[in-house]
Amino acid sequence: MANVSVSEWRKLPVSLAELCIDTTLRCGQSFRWKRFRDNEWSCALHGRIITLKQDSMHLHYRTIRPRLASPLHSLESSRASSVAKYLEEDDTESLLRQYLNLAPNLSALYEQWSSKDPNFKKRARQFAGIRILKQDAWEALVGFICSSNNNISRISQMVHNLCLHYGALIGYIDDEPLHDFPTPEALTAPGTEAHLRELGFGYRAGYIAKTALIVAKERPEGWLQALRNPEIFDESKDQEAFPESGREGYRRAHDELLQLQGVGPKVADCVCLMGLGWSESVPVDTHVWQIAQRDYKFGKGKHKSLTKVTYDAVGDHFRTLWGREAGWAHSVLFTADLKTFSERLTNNIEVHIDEVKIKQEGESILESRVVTKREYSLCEVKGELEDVRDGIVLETTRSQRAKRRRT
DNA sequence: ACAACACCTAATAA
DNA sequence: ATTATTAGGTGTT
Repeated sequence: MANVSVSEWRKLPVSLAELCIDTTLRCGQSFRWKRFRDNEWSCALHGRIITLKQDSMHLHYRTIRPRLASPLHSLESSRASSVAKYLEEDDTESLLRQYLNLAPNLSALYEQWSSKDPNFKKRARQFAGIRILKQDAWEALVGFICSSNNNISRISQMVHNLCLHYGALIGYIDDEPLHDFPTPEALTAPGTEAHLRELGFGYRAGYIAKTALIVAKERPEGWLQALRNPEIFDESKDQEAFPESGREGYRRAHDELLQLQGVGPKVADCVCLMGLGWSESVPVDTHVWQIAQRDYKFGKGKHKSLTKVTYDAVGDHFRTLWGREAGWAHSVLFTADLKTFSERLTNNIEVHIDEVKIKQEGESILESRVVTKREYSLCEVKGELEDVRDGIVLETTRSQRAKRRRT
């Protein structure tokens, strides 16, 4: 307690349609956010612990960071700390705007994708606020190398172990230590591969150790960062035509990443999308391949199996359909297919209280409500997901007595 | 170009 | 209880 600085809660005006952290932080694009009590999400980022929570209108955040040991005496020290505090607050807000990628208007994008694609529209309501994060490219690279033949839960555990053993300790939440993601250099020591195998990384241990060596020793300084999309988001370019195979910078980044160990087309696309800011990147994993077959008529004729040619064709199709932010739309459909969120597809009940009447009768009041329940679900019918939203509309009228004190 | 197979591990299904 | 399958693929024949 004595050697950390805990900030006040601050807030940003962000609706759930623009960002839903409960979905975005669990949908398999980042592996380090951890939920603590009261639906607070925490992660060590840029030398501090950031905690997020949100309500319908605001994203709330605060930071915990090591207090800098100051050689200054008390007067200057207090002045320095107030300056430091000012900088920290300013810095964290812009860091969050960056990391959470808040510039694009997500509601507007959902509208565009929905108008172009009825299948997207079916999923959109239940999976609002899914935003592509701008993560650190190196962290994304290692995280997605871990993702091959793997599930989100174990990937998260592996990344946690990696941070625990090779990353800097930043601080604690509820006595639980939170570490930053290790640098490439931290993973280049001899014996790293064997150690990672002991830690349960399996065959990915070799991929990570070799990739760390390539990035740290064989590539020039700043090589990975240089593959990032340098453009700032420009809404007016939304509808602008662009190559169906993606922008040149994206193609180049993808090709460069393929040279690394344990990086195939899918992992390269994950890094391009989540770590390098190439929004047109569409990672085609087994889920997306199944979606492409089920809902977009792939799996026949020329594209019978997921070869490299088919892989590119699926990405091109979605880029043509959804446009420049195709990777964002892809992430919504991908998330809708995750087992973790399957309960959202069935038994959803929307409750609207359309009318409330309160009559006074003696010492008690009589309250009557007209409650409309809309039960809607995406039910599996003949192997297809069908929207039966309008199937059931329940109306109930309730009368209840409520005791009331005289005041 | 394409298909088949091995590769680590842990949870779940059969 | 033991075995097969599955989970956000990649590298090698």
